Amino acid sequence: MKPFYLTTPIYYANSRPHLGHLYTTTVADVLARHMRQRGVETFFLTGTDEHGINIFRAAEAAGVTPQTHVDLIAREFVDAFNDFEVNSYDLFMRTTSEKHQRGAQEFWKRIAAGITPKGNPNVYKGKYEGWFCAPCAAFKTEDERDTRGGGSKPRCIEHERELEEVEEESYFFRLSDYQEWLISEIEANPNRLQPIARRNEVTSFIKGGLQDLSISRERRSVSWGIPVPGDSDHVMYVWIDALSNYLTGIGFGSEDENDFNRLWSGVIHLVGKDILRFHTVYWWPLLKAAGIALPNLVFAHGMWLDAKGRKMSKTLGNAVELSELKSRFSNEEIRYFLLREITFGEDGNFSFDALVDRCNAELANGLGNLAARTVSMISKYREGIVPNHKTSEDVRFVDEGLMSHKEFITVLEAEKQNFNELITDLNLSGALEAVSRMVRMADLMISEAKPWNLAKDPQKAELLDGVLFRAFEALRWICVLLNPILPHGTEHIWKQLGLDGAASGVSPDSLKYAGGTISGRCEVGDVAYPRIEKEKAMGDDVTKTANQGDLAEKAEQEEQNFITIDDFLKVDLRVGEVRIAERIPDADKLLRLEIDIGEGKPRQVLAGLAEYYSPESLVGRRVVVVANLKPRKMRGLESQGMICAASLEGGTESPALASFLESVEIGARLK
RNA sequence: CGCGGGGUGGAGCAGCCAGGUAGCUCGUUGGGCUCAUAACCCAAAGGUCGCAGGUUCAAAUCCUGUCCCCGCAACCA
Repeated sequence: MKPFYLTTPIYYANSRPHLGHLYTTTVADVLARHMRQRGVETFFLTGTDEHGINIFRAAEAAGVTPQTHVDLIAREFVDAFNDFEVNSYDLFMRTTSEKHQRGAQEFWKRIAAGITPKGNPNVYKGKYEGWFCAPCAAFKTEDERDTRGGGSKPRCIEHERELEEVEEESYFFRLSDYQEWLISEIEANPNRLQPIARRNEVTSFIKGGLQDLSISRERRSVSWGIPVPGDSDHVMYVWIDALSNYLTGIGFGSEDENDFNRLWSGVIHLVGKDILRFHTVYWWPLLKAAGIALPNLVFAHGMWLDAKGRKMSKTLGNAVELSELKSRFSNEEIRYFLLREITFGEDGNFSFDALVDRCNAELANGLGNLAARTVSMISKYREGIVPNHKTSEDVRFVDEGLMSHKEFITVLEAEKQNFNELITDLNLSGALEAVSRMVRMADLMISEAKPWNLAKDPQKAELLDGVLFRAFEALRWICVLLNPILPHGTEHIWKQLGLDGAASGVSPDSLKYAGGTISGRCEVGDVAYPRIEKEKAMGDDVTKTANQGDLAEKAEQEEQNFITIDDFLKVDLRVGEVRIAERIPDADKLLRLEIDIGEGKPRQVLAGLAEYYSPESLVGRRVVVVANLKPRKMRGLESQGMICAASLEGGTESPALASFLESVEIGARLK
């Protein structure tokens, strides 16, 4: 049997752990536990990506060495994963580790030694063009460049000065030679890339054409990285450095590659949809170039949005803080919700409200309550001794209008089968649904059989035994299946049922009716999953979760709402008259206006009013213009000001231009 | 025609790739039960599966067109 080698992305050691990290790692943790339970050799890898200019600068800003900085962040990730018990990983990989650096260099060497499908060398030296900031002494990545200010050159967001376009030497990977190969690879083996919607996205991206990939930086501009083999003037850029962790983590490039060879045959990469592209378009060709087999599967999961379906962000204030989550809910509640609430692969909305509802319905009212009533009845009616299942009561079940023995087992078997198949396909919510059906079936079976009545009739003793045993057995199966998701609760119930060993020790594949060993007694104890009191869990801010973000936004705004008169006077508001107004070709919203504000020469102002005002209706109007606004280029034209208009945030009404009832002079200042 | 995702009972979602009784959780109404965590069970109300065409014996599902919403990218100053 193939081993199961599961990876999460290595998390960039530049931000603190958040819900997204927790989510991916939770999913991986559950899958790893599940496969181990099934007796499959399993290796679960997670870790941190610790090189690069961003980290170097963050360390600088914090006044520590890069190594100290990444040690700290890596610690935070490890701690967070321990806190939430998503820590069944076999290795926490760090790209600054000696093992990784050596392996990454080996990976580089193998790539550099090979040729592309078109017969060219994989790697060549060329020129990398980037935007360089002299004060930073560094190239700026895309999100560090401010392109809004107009002008042909982007600006450094830190220094607010224009960046220089600078060339430096760089090694390139001849990715362009891999385009056809990659397409045919995906078409030949579509299941390697999931879900389907994401696959289409990636395919269309590839068909748009692939550029060669810059895979190094000069050491003098970025020193915090792994040296390029044989050229100490260069360090590896993120692609080879970070992605190769999946190889080096299991021994690639070490003296003994046996582990690597065995485990790699069963590799599955779990990634967020935002980085799927890197894990196919870059990663697969790199593997091919180094002569390494492609992964069995790259699966892209979706993102958690807030209760209203908006992206979580710090600025919106709607991000879920891990500390807050931790303080309100148990780890198992969180695990269950993360896996159950959304179809794996899709985006989903996160709210405490939904979390409470989901856990109450399925953990407390469902599983927990089933366990409580079953254990209670066996204690009460049979002194805690689990009845013998080997009764010949089958006929009587049917007589009582209950499903036959065989039918009952068939249903259990079918749902177990469903569960195993669905979880293997990474359909986690589907798998949990199957278990929910088992719980419901057991509840229904009990309700129909009415054991509390049977208990009153000595003639029905055998029937009662049968009913109790069915409930017991259904629970035993459920505990085994759910163990990877609920490692504590299922063992807790296991003990209450008086079962031997541990639920984690029973493979879902080997479940047989009446296959458990019982040594103890059924004993009523603490409830496995108490109901969550909504008010309690949410504290004072039940409403906060309902409008998560909005309140935070409001509070923040109110706090910072005051400006001084000096602040206000910085804004130069002038009365102007529109001289010329015209549409801009190909622009839906933008109008080009020329406005006279008494400076002799009218200002060119671009305004997004085309949807609301016809150009003609604006000519001759007196409007209020912000005269000292930093000019900005839009559609190639410079906007030298802004027109004031009133509109409701998110409203559909057209904005109303500020104007005057009295007549005013052009150029008059507002204050 | 910038790229992508999505529109399914009051809310949130599954089903769509491999057409065939529209499913789940929550909520609402009524009933039952008492072993159990105000639990569980039953019943009911509530859906033109965004809209319009097409293919088919049969379409939520496949095809075409169209409208709307959400990301990204922008022309939001």
